[in-house]
Amino acid sequence: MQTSQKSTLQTVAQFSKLKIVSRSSGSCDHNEEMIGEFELSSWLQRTLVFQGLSRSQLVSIVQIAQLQSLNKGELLFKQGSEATGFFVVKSGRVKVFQVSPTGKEQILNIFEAGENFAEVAALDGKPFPASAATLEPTELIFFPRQAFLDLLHQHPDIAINMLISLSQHLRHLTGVIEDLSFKDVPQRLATYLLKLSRSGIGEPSTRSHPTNVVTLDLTKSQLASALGTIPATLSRAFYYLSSEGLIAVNGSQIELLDRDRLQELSYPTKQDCSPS
Amino acid sequence: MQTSQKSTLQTVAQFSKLKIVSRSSGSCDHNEEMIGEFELSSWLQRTLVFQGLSRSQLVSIVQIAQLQSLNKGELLFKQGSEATGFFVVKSGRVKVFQVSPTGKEQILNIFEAGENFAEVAALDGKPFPASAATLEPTELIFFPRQAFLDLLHQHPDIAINMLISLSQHLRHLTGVIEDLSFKDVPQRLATYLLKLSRSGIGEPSTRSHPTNVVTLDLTKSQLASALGTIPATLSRAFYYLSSEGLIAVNGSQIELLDRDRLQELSYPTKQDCSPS
DNA sequence: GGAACGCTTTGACTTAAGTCAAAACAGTCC
DNA sequence: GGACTGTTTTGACTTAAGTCAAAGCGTTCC
Repeated sequence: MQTSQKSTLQTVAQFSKLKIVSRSSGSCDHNEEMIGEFELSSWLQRTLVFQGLSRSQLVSIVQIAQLQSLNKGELLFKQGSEATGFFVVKSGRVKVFQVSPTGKEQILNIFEAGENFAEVAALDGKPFPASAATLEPTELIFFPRQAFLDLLHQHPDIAINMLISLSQHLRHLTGVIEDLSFKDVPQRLATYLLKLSRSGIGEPSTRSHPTNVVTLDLTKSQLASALGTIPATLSRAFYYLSSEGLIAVNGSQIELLDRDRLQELSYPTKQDCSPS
Repeated sequence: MQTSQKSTLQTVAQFSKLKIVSRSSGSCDHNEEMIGEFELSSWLQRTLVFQGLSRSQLVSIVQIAQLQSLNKGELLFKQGSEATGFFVVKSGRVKVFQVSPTGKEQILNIFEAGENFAEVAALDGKPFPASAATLEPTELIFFPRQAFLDLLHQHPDIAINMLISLSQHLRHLTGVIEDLSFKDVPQRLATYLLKLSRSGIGEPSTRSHPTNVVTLDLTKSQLASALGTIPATLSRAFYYLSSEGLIAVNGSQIELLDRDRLQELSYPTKQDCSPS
């Protein structure tokens, strides 16, 4: 988080010179280059954008892929800066966010392994509409813009996958706007907690009852950013939901005590049906 | 606006049975069918999604295109309803919006002639993430979902154009979120007015100085929806900007008296640069 | 003209949520 | 075990903006 912007930009620049760089220190890596290429194409096959592609297509993709390893809190790019290319998360997590002139942060989306981001800037070449930074140590697969565009033109299958991916992102932003425009902070928090619990985080527990304990995947400050508010207000929202008996908070472990009422809070049933 | 939802849905259903229906009453129309087809393909060539396509590609597009004529205030589709297909605006304007449980409306985007919308639902087949209604008498070119998908697979050029179009929409939503999350209502209004004036509405006037009188392209109620607020609050925002000497309001004619200060209000210069 | 309708403004009030600063808490590191 | 750092909570206060309802305007249409 405190990593200076300058050093991070250098990191990006530095990596974009390299071809394939496996810096992963965890797993077994003998003969880095070759194993890297082979494993990478198998792995790409399971991502959203590159799924369903032929081996030969994957090979040409791997040709232009660049691996980047980043520490926690590193800045990938800044809103307003020139488009560099397109990213796929290999491991770790990345937040895409905007910062207001007064320093308030709004997280637009958080991307996990297998997901991709920054297609918009890669596609139209205009400046990034948001900034991106890692939330934890992260490995990225980076595609420089022009090579990526060539790829798209050569392999229409990728373009189709890309359309689906863009659609998902658009849908997501649509939901963010709905939340910001229609819901107060406790409602947004309730929405978030329910989504989290549905996405199967939290205690594995027995299949019998879907676990009602979720573990926050963000610090509360980050969560505040994601919900379009600030830590102080989020804290009060937690207190409010607790006082109403909807949840029980213990650090980052949240127990959902009353799913029904949370659900109702999160999405009050529409009473009217007439359009504007 | 008051047109009942039921009658509108019937309209859509009714039209989706037809092939090409030119209901345009304005221009000269002898032998509707043939002239319709020919003119349509020339016209499509100038739209965002279908530009740069070959004559033969345009022909296959026209094959599945359906023309719809709608009155002012008709509902095209409702948030949550099943995806039907993809639309291009031939003439008129369409608003895409969400309605909160309490009846508050948030306009996500307004589409004019040559623009397209509802790609997301057409692509992924999930329910519409927002509703759409006409703002004025409007002609639409409609592509049923499956036919549209087939087209995409057959003509990768369209997929590429589509990517660009989706990118634009994503960028736009990004801006909406930025406004909602960071700006107060007067700031959003200032932003809107500046954008309007730059987009060259208002008095044609001499080229020497870019006209400083803009004509609102929406009623003030609609504008309130577009800015994520309500009429009463928007009215006060107009009053505030007037009282500060930034604008002069005369009905839907707004004179921008002090562009510099409007600009500054709209986008306060960032003072910090450090990432979160 | 004037009733009728919809849009816009205004006033008085309420409330959600931001600000700022201090305290509490938690985790890390000698 | 403290000292240190960063995060979270809390308290007191301010402010933007929503609510509700009443007037004010402006069109359209008999």
